[in-house]
Amino acid sequence: MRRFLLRLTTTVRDLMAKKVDLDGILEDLDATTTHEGLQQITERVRDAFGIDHIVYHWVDSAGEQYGVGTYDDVWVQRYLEQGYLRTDPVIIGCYQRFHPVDWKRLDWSTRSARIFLKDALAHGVGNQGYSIPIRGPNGQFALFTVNHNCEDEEWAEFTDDHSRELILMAHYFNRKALEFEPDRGPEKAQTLSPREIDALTLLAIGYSRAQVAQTLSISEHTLRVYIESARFKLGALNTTHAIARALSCGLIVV
Amino acid sequence: MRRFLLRLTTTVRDLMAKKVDLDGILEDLDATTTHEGLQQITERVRDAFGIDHIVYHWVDSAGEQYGVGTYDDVWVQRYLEQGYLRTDPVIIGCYQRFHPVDWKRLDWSTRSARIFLKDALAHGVGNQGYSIPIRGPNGQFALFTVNHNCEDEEWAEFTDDHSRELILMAHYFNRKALEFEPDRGPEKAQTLSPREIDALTLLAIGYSRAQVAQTLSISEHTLRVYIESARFKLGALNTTHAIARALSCGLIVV
DNA sequence: GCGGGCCTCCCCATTTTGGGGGAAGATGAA
DNA sequence: TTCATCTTCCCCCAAAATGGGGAGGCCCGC
Repeated sequence: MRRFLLRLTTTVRDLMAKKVDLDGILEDLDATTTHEGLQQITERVRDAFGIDHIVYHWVDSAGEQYGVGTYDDVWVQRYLEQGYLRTDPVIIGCYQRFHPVDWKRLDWSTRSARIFLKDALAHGVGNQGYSIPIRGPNGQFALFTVNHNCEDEEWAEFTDDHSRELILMAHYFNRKALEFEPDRGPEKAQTLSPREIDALTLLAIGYSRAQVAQTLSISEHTLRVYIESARFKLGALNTTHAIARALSCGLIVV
Repeated sequence: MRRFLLRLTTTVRDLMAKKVDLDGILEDLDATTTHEGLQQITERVRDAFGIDHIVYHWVDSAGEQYGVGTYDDVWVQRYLEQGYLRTDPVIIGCYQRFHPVDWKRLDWSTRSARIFLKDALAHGVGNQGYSIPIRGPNGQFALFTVNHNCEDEEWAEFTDDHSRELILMAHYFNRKALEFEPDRGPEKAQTLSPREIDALTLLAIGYSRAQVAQTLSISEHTLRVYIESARFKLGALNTTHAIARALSCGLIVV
C-alpha cells in the first residue's frame, strides 16, 4: 500500500511538473525587450511553479547591480541598505560553488547569517531556497534563486522535479540581463604577440624579469621590450596593470 | 510547394528533435561513476544527436586538464602537443563570452587561427561547431562543444532545436567532471580583508604603492603590510603574482 | 617592394619594491 | 577571557623594475 501511494504521488507530481509551460516561458523570455517585461515574467514563473519567489540578480563588489524578481521592494531596499550582499550566506556560499545549491546546504551558523535569516524571513523570503550561480568572463557573477515557504520534503520534491527547468531559466535570465546592461559585456580584445603573451604569463605566475628572461632564453633587455609593448597595447600604467588587464581580457590565463 | 516542403521538413525535424532521449541521457550521466562511463556517454550523445563530435574539456594554463569526448586520440594528442589551447579561436572566443556561441561567430581571421582550422579539419573536426563556456569559482573554465560537418542552414537548424538540451548537458558533464577531479573543486576559500582587497584592487588598476597609500589615506608602510599579508595568503611570490591570483580567484575585480 | 609589426640586443639614471625588523588599539569569535 | 585577525604606524637598505634613448634582421600582407 505504501508503495502504491508512493507511486501514486509520484505520478501526480509528474503530471504537475509537466504543467509548467517551460517552452512558452523561455520563448517569452527571449522575446522580452524591457526590464518591465522581464519583471512580469518573474511573476509569471513564480505562479507557474507555484512558489513564493524567484529572483535574478547581479552580484558585484561595487554597489551598482541589476536585478529582477518577485521580492517586495521593501526587502530589496533593506537588503541593499544593510549591505547584505556581503553577509548573505547564499551569496557567500554560491560564490565558491559551481553548481546549484539548496539553501539547507549552506552555512547558516555565523552570527551575521542568523541575523540576516531572521530579517529575510520577516520580509517574506521563504524558509526553503535553491540558488544557481552564473558566471561570466572577468569575474561577473549572478544568482538565480527560487524560494518558498514549506517543509523539507516538499521542497526536495520541487527541486528534484524542476532542477533542469531552473538551470535553463537561469541561463535565459542571465542572457536577458546582459542585453539590458551591455556595459557588462566583454570589451574588445587587444591582440598580443606570442612573445608578449609568454612574457606576461610568466610574470603573472610570479617570475621576476630575470627568471622570465631565462625561461624564455632571451636577454632581459629583450624581455623588457615585450613588456613595454604589451603595456602600451593594453594601455597599462605599469606591469602589474598590464597583467591585470590581460587577465581580465582573457588574453592570458593563469 | 516550397512552403509545403519547408513545413514538412520542419515537422520531420521536430519529430527528430523529440527523438533525443534527453532525460535518459541526463539520468545515465548522473549515474556514471567512472571516466570510461562518461566517455561512453559522449559517444551515445553523439549518436543520439546524429552529429560528428561532442567534447567536454577543461581549459587551463597548465597542461593538466580533464577531457572526454569523441575526438580521435591522434587529434587530442596533437592538440595538446601543438599548444593549441593558446591559439584555438574557440577557446579564445569563448573565454570572453557568457553564452553559447556558434563557431561561425568567432574570429578565424588570424594566421594562427587559420593554421589551427586547417589542422582541425584534417583531423575530422567538423566545419560547424557550437560551444558552451562553463565557469566556476576561482576562474575555472571548461567548454562543452558539439561539432559536425554540414552546411550552414542545417547547422543553424540543429543548434536552434537543441540549444536547451546542450546547455543542460554542459551542466551535467561539468558536474561529473568535477566529481572525478575533486581537486578542481574550490580550494580553501582565501579571504582577503577589506583593506587587502582595496590595496590589491588599486594596484591592479595601475596605481603605484605611493598612489594607493594616498588614495586609501594610509601610510605607505601600512599599505605594505596589507600587500604582504595578501601575498602571504595567496601564496604569491610578488605583488604582480598576488594580483594575478586574486583576479583569477575572483577575489578582486577590475 | 615597402611599411609595419615582430624578435633580438644594449646603456644608464631614477623610481619602485621587497625583506628584515617591531608595536599599538579595536574587533570579534571560541 | 583569550586568542586571532584587522588596522594602523615606523625604521633601513639592497634588489628589482622602469623610462627613455637607439639599432638591426625577419616575415607578412598590401
